Amino acid sequence: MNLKFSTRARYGLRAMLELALSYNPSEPTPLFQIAERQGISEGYLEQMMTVLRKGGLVRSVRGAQGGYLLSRVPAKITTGEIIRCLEGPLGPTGCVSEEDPEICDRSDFCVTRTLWEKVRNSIADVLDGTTLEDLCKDAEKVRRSREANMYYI
Amino acid sequence: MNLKFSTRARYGLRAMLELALSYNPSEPTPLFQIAERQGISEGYLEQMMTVLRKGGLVRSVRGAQGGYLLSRVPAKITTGEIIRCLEGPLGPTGCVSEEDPEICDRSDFCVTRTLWEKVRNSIADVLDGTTLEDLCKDAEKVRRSREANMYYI
DNA sequence: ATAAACAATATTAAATTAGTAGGAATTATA
DNA sequence: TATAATTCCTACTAATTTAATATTGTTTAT
Repeated sequence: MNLKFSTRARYGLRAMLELALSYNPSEPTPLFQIAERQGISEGYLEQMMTVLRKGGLVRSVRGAQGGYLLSRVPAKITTGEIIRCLEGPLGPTGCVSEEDPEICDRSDFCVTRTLWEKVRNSIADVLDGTTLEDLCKDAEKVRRSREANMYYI
Repeated sequence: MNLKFSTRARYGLRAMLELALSYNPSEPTPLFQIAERQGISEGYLEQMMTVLRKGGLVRSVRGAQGGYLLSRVPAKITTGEIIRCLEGPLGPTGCVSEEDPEICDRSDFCVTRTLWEKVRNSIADVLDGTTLEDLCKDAEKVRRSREANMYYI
């Protein structure tokens, strides 16, 4: 635990972004396609999709021509929801977890605790302030700038 | 790796705070005292003190009446330095590490990477913007408010 | 029917974490 | 000089977590 996001969080967010980029509420994206495009093992990614489905962030369609779909439009899904779904409540220490924080006997006078709280809030601000739509727009910008640069390379 | 600080970081910061609270450049604090006051195993805390010493944040005095000392005044030591010393460079993912970030083949167009960068910067802002002196002042405030409340309890 | 796809559960090798143990070296002080 | 207090160093370890893989079952479009 080195203040790092797990691969669950990273892969899961990339999968969600993939679904957002090709968002179409009537056309599910099959797992193998997400896995292939993002270079993630299908079997492993499936575990994350299961968590995201149980968390209500994606819907699944079983059977042939099935796959996964965002359960809401990209503008209504924040990266904070996604990370929390995959990693649990934010909290760089147990004592400042967003959900039932661990009580320790110095909770009420511990000043390092207030520092961790500030860290937690600053992380939450970034993650809750970014939606999948924001990331899609970023991706579009990057795409355009790469296209423009092609003429010079 | 669940975006949590390690005990190294938490214990180490508490030890540094302990040294800051009793800061006196001519009187080292022995390990057993820090460990006792903070409720941390002496043997384990020693590992952290070694790291902090090698990182230049504390000096040690060997032999009887020896112990540890902050190597600078509390106002000149940020929590960011302490955490980096104990946990390595900040970077919630390898690809946005402050020191030689891992290169991945989608580095130049990956938009999740820019999100991780924002997270990293927001954490760094909090940690680099807080010194041990700040924490000492907080501790003093807490102490005073608890003292005041004593009359009512 | 059949193939495409998700669902569920179990297993695992490797790494990391959070320590413990034991002794060697150093130094203030009696 | 002897002793006690203290840091320094190295090695070990049990438990947990991570990042997967494997297998078998279920659903459904065609």
